[in-house]
Amino acid sequence: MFHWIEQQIRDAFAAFLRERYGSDAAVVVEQPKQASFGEYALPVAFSLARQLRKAPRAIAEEIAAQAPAVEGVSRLEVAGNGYINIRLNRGWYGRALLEGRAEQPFQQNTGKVIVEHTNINPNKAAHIGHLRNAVLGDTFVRMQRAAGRRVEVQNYIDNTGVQVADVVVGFHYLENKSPQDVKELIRQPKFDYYCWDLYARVSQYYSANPQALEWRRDTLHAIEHGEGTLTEIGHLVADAIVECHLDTMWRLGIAYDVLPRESEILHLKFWAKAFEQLKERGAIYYAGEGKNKGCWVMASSHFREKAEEEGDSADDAKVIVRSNGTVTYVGKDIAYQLWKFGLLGLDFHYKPLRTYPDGHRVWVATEEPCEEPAPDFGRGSEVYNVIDSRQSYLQDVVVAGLRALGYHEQAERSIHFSYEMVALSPRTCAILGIPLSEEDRKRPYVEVSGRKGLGVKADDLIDKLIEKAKEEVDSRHPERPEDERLRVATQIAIGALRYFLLKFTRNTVIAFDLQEALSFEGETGPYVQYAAVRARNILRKLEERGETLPDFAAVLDREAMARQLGGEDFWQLLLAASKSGAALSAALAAGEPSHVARYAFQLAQAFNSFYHDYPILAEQDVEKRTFLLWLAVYFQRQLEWTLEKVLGIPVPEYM
RNA sequence: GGGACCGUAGCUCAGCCGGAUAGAGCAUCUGCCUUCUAAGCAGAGGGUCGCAGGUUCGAGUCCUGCCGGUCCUGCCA
Repeated sequence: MFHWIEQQIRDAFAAFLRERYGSDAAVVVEQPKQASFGEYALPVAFSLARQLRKAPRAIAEEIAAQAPAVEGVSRLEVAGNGYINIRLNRGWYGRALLEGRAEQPFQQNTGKVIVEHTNINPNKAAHIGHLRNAVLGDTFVRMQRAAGRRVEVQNYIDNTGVQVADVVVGFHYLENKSPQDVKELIRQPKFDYYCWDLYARVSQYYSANPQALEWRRDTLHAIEHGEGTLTEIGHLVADAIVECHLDTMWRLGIAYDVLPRESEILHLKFWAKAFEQLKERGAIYYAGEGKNKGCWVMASSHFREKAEEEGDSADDAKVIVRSNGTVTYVGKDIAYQLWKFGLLGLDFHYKPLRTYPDGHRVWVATEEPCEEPAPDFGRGSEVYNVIDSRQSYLQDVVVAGLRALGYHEQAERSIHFSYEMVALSPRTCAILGIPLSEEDRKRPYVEVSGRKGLGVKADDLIDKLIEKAKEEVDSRHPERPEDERLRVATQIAIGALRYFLLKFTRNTVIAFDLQEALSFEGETGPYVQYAAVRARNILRKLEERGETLPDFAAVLDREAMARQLGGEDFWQLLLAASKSGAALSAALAAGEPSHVARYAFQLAQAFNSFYHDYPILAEQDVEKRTFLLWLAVYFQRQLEWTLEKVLGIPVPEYM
């Protein structure tokens, strides 16, 4: 609602200023620093002062006197040396919210948004860095959907890469295990943990015995060509680990629509098709000499802005096809990106992989068609790749590939949704028994290493959070049944984790601190959940007393609303609660899920303060009590919408 | 060498297109549970927004330079 009026003001003033002063500048609508100044502020007079050679204050007076009327606005005031402050009609506003008018000011966009996230190598358990990726991606998906957009979630599976090969090496060469042995292991719990350790052992073995790298080469070769024992183990491992990852992510409410796989990109000749296009349109060239002799490369001028002025240095070119004829990762990625936009002229076949408990289905890419008709995947109009910022160079090359092929529009709509890594605080390393050097101890954070098997596994962290939450729930509600307490504890753990990973902006390195993550006080998920639970408690208590909710619409007419909202307290509360749409819209524009998380926190703060100051059920005045109840209901709805629908944080039955 | 990002309270971080008195949480200290659950509320202390210039009515925010830190710059993925 707040957002909707802001748009009305912007449009109305833009039209007015164009007509009156011939000014085409976009109208800036701010929120005053001090609430007492009103709800919106326009600094337009300052920018006009120069053009008109008049004092800002005088211009502001002039505009305020002649400005167009906007529904819901009560008056304009000139303040400071030229601000125009705008006040809303409180009775009108409250009534509009009560009637649920214009709650969804979002534009429907017909195109499909593709968001690719998670993308974990299927060779070991997921760790905390992967969680940041998945939670960020999943929340961004929820944000888009909440704004009315159609979204397809992809999780790319690199099942033929080096990382899978290394685990296969471990099973075959180090442990002499047959495919049958591996199958047996897969049936055991925590197969992903087993592989985590095995992978670390293989990496260690390589550094002690470099000649063993030959095993890796052989394994990669075997997997790529698709026959034999090594290949069989590779498929068993990758498929089983993918299932583990899907389980882990589902614990946090994260689901996918389709899993495109590297093996199908190879076997269905996606790369061959892309290679033709790239050669044909001169996007890449064959290096006949120099350090990249014998390779197909992309000139640096395609992906580096300054390269053209400086003159292309052949050394900076990016190798796409190696001199031995094999394609690099980036090359495959270009083919995949083309497919996402429906530009490749090829498609995967699909089969259903699993149905989530909520009935949603995830499909996986296959080489052969299956009987069941699959939904129409790919052909997106906008593509977001949620990938670690360290890979920005490679992402730039992918986009450059599209551009070089002449797909400028799609290149513009290929967005690297980047984020910084999750590192560990030195204190947490100490707790986990990770040895640190003198230097590392002084740093604010230490990077984790999957190769060394160091880091925090996702499932371990979730388990730990549940355990901690369970202790709290047990001590508060010993009378409740065990399974119910466990469910509540799990919801709190999810809230704590998702919020923790979301409260930082994307380009902040998170120095993961166990103690901080396990905290349920202050700016945390449980704090926000608690506010929503408290709101619900009021309504439950009302029911317990045998009362029903009053007829809000009948009691709270515009005059009553105006009376109740006359004081600053209630007005500011209502205002804050009505800004969920504005918060979502700003977060989408900035591509920052953290903005929504912070809004949720502010909302919870406002509600907690309200909850403390005004005992609702004890209120004697009928109109006021009705109003307080309505405000509580409104808050509860806004909190739940923001938490559950947008942030993917469940609201427990009690806390 | 080239590119990207970062530097704001003791610590961890916000700060949207330049705007009015720079904000949270944690930690420290003071109060508040007979009330709709204290995972809470109210309050206090704590700042040269890395440094120096510039742009302008106005700069934490934009530009230039410097200092400090991180990452990327593979025929690894």
